[in-house]
Amino acid sequence: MTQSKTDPRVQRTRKLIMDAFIELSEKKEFKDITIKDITTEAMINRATFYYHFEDIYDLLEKVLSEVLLVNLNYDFYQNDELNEEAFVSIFHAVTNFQKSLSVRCHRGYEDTIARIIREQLEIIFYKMLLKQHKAEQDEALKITAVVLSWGIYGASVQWKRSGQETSPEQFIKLAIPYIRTGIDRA
Amino acid sequence: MTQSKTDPRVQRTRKLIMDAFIELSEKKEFKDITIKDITTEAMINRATFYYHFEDIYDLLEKVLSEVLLVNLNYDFYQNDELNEEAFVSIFHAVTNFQKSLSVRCHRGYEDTIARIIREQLEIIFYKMLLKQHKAEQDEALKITAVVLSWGIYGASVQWKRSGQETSPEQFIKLAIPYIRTGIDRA
DNA sequence: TTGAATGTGTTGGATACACGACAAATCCGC
DNA sequence: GCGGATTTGTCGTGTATCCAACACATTCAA
Repeated sequence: MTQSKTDPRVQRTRKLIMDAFIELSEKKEFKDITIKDITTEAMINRATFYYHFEDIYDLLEKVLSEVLLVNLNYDFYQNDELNEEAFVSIFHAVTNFQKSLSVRCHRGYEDTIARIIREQLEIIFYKMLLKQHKAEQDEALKITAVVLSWGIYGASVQWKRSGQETSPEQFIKLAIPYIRTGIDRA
Repeated sequence: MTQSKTDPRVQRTRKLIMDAFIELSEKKEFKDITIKDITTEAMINRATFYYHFEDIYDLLEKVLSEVLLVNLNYDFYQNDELNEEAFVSIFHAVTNFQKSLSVRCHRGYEDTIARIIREQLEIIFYKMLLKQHKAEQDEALKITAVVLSWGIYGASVQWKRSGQETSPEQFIKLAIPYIRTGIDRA
């Protein structure tokens, strides 16, 4: 909306850095990746890295957010309304994202990843809710977004624990009717 | 050798521009490619283009030179000596280069292409000769390089005219003994 | 022929990036 | 533990790139 388009140089450089990080993640564990590795791979100066990111954890966070958003098909949800179909589809995207992560070893950063997933989900849910309810009850919508984001994330953890024999869609659909009754007015 | 390494920014930008040009060459004819097309495809500002190239003809020239050098396997010849094997191999590289060009339509620029090929060949022949003859007769070596570069180019034109039924190697090898006797001392 | 649209080439000022240097932190063999 | 080597963050300065604006050339439909 009001976002003045960012300098193409920073778009390019951010992409170079993130791609380099993803590339390296497929060869080494996170803890073995140095900033020097990244800047060398990205063909940019080390000082430039610090111009865009605070440190390597900041980079991790932004890369994960972005990858998750791609999985979530951000543009789609931004214009759509929140219903059961969207809810199921988002759950599917989250499980996909987590599967892709386990390939690139990020051992020891499960908490960080969990937080990122929840934060992004919260933003998306909030935007979708806003679109339907016209900000008449802003605080209520925010709380709803929080509840849904934590709930979805919890479900994805449970799905991983379950051994993933059922599909994500079926898995979450099992619960939906009970969630409904669980919050229905008496 | 003495070349102070160039700023990585210019390496990146030159590559972006050249790649964009090659990409566009595969879709349009040269005459239909605008500088705006190139800068858009390369994701750089139009002013930046003029920082690196005089105009689109300058770009054409530099792209062709570079592609030809890759075909010539520059690093290899730079360290090797000039003998019959190298001579044949260079001829092969030139015919290869011309075949790849006819795919990307550069109609109307045959003269430019011819000049570029000759200039690059001249440089390479001269360097190889220098390596063997220690610059004892600089002027003689320069003239030799000119003769060989024009000769090779002429042969490649003749090869194209001939219908290319014989392989480039066989084609040039047919002539080599006669060239030798043609310049043998009486 | 005219005029609107698009492309060319150039300029000045703002900003992102490269580079070298630096102190501090961390790693690692001995 | 110690000491050298590597990595981390930061800074000042020079330079490559961006951007908006400009005059001019070319194209092309009315």
